[in-house]
Order: sequence, then C-alpha cells, then structure tokens
Amino acid sequence: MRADRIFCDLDTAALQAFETIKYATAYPKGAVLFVEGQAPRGIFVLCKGRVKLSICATDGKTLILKIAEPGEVLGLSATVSGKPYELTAETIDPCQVNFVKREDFLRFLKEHSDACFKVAEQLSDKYNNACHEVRSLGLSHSAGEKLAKLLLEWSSRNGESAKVEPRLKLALTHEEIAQMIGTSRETVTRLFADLKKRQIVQSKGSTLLIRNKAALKTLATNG
Amino acid sequence: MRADRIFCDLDTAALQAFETIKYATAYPKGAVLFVEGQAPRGIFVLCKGRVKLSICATDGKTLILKIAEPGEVLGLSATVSGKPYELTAETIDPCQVNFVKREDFLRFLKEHSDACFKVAEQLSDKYNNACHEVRSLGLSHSAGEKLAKLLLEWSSRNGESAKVEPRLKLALTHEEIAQMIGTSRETVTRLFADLKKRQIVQSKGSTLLIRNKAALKTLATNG
DNA sequence: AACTTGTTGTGATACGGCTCACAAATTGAT
DNA sequence: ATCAATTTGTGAGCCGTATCACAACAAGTT
Repeated sequence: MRADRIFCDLDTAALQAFETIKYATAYPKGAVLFVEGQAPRGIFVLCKGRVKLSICATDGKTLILKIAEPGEVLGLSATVSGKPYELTAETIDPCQVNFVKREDFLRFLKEHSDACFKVAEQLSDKYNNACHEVRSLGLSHSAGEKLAKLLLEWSSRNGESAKVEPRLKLALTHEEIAQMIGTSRETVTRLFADLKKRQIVQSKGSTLLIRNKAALKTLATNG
Repeated sequence: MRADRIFCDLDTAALQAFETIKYATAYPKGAVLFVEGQAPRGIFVLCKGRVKLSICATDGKTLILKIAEPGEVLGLSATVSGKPYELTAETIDPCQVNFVKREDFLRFLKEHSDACFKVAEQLSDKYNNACHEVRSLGLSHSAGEKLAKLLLEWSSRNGESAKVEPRLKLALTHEEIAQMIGTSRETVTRLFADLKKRQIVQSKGSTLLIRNKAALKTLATNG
C-alpha cells in the first residue's frame, strides 16, 4: 500500500505536504500514463502493478527500456526540467499510482529541501541506469550476449539468483524481449532454440529453468 | 573565468559557501579526471577547455558520449548517488576546473536548497541527453544517419546553424567520430567520401562546408 | 469441434557494416 | 628536406542479423 518508498522517510511536515498534493489514481492494464514528446504534466509514483517504459521511432520500431516496478517514480526528470517526457509509460498490469501535478511538485521541492535531495538521488539513479543501457547498446554486444544478460538480470530479481539453477517466469513475448534488447523477434526465437539445444536453459510452459548459469554468464561477458 | 554557470545565480550565501569548498585546478591536455568504475571523489566544474566523456568495453572498444564544454558539471550523478563514476572523463585541451570533494559537496547541497534544486535540474538534463543517446543507439539508425545527425548538431553549435551553408571545424579524427556514432573508422571514411561525391558536403583541410543542408537533414531522419 | 487470433519455430535471402590488408596522403619532428 | 608516425582512402570477403514468407502451435471464442 505505502509503496512510494522514495518519499517515505521524510520528516512529517514534508510527508503531510505530499499527502495533500498527491492524487491517488488507478489505471487498468494497457493504460498510457504519458507519451514521449508530451509536455510534462507531473510525476507518477507507482504503487502497484508494472509499467512498461519505452521509446519509439517514427517507423514504429520500439525499444523497451525497462519494466518499472512499484516504488518507482515516473516522469520525474521531465517534470523537473520542464522538457518533454523522453519516453512513453504504459501499464501492463492494473496499476495504482500517485500522481502529483508539476506545479505542486516543484513547489513541494522548493519548500522541502530533504525531498529535493531525495529527488536528486533518484535522478542520479535513473541517469546511472541510462548509462548502463547506453553501454549495452553502444558497445555492440551481440544479440545473444544481450539476451544472456537479460536472463541473468531477471533471475537475480526473483530472489532466485542464489540458486544453482534459477527458475523464472517469462512474462513477456519474444516480440517484447526483442524490443528490450533491440533485435528482431525471429532472432530471439532462434537464440532461445540455441540455448535449449546447448542445454543452457530448459522451458516448461512459461517457466524458464537456467540449467547452466556459468555458461550463460560466459555468453553475457564474452561476445 | 566565471564559467561555473550552474552555481552562478545562487544567493550570495550559497555562492560564498561554494567558493570556500571549491579547488581551482588546472589540467594539461590528455589528463584523466576520473575513470568509469572509480568510487566518486567529487564533482568537476569545467571552466575552460573541453573534456571527452566516454565508456569503454573490456575489449578496448570505446564509445564517446559527448565532448563537454565549459560550464558543464562532470561526475555529478556519481557524486550524488555514491555509485561509481559511470564513464571516463579525459581532457582534450588544457583545462581549468573547479573541483569539489564529495563530502563538502553533499554538505553544501543539504545546506543550500536552491543549489540542490539546480542540481536536480542539471541531473534531469543529463538524463535527457542519455535518453537521446539511447534512442539514437537503440533504434538502429544506420551509420550514415547518425553521422548526418552529428554533423547537423555540430553545425548548430558554432552559431553557423542559421546559414544556408554552415561551415564547421572537424576537430576530431575519423576514428574518434566513429567512436561517437558507434561504428568503425573505415565506415566513417567511406561515409564522408559518399557525402562528398553526392555534393552534400565539401572539405578544405579540417574545415567542412555543408553544401546541401536539406539533403543532410533527410539523411538524418529517414534511415 | 471448428475458427479466429496471437504466438512461436524455421528456412531462404539480402544487406549493412566489420575486419583485414595495404596504399596514399598528411602531419610533425629533426 | 627527410623520415617517422598518424591519419585517411579503398578493395575484398565475411558474418550477424534483418526481413520475408510460411508452417506449427496455443489459447480463447462461438
């Protein structure tokens, strides 16, 4: 319920102020919170559900940057800088969201310096992630390398990372996975086929079992 | 001299505080301010000269993210978040830099909320740029498209953008340009040859004349 | 059970761009 | 002016992967 972690450990005055300016809202699956290029209306604190963050080229080609989880603040940098949203946010589950209007939020930041500092930290994190994305995209990892990285990252989220043979749910289609690593759907299908043939992974329904984590790590680091 | 623009329009108290914690330093050409992966020592406010910001893969492949100009604050997000520097900063001119130690800077931010807000804005900008980079890398623009974009961006910096046939100095080698758009040196050479053959650009020494801006723009937008 | 719709598996083909290997042209030192 | 070092120009070949075109499933509908 209280998943707006970022603004949680503020002093009570700030917390109260935040309560008065936030709008608790609910969105169905598939709702669009904002679209890249739009003028920033405000921030969205994700409390429940997942949100797909993506950028999209004029020709329809899409790159999924990340699947945001509860606790994340969306639209923060655009709201702070006043520049257009740099990406598109679309719910992929029913979501609960706290929305704060831009003017309210900016006033809130100026009046509560500890919140402002938290925001700076948050923005640093986002920048950090973006840099990782740039690294993975720019230093031309092969598609196979990027898929291996993605699978390892996913397995580390589910608390399954410690296990020798981590298990994970593939909640995304090959098409979406392709959009996450910047390749085509067919390539993803072929890569999975290859991983299975080489006994590195094994799938039962939508569950994927990593049978050879070491091999996957090798793939993730060496071309 | 007073090129640390970001912290310029603060109240006098903050300004004074900043003066006491900054170290004015000078670096020769080729000096390394920080390396990706290092623990953050503090921020570097670039006052004079240019700094090359890059990330580097284990195999030596390098991607130049940007050439920072005076006024830019380097190492900001790492210093705020405490995570390692996410890129490498190396001077390509003799540079004058104001350095502020991490602890001093964090204290400064907590004591001067307007500075903190400025930092949040600055970080938003950086995040924005990173997103653009992601877009240009991820949505697989062809090498030609990216080069066209780069040339247009450069011509718009020199105040030459208004002119019908902007002129610009190519201060970088083909190799470095290749590292900026994530391709190989040979490809850059071939692309330039092609642009010249098609009368879109023309070069005299290290000066490049854009003869057909419209064509270049077409290249930059349509694959 | 028959159909529609969305996903996945797989071949054939084509192309962009990387690599390798030199040659030609600059640039800078002495 | 000469020589070394760097940068640029260009060909040939190769590899990864995008694209196209279907076939094989799966899941839900009526």
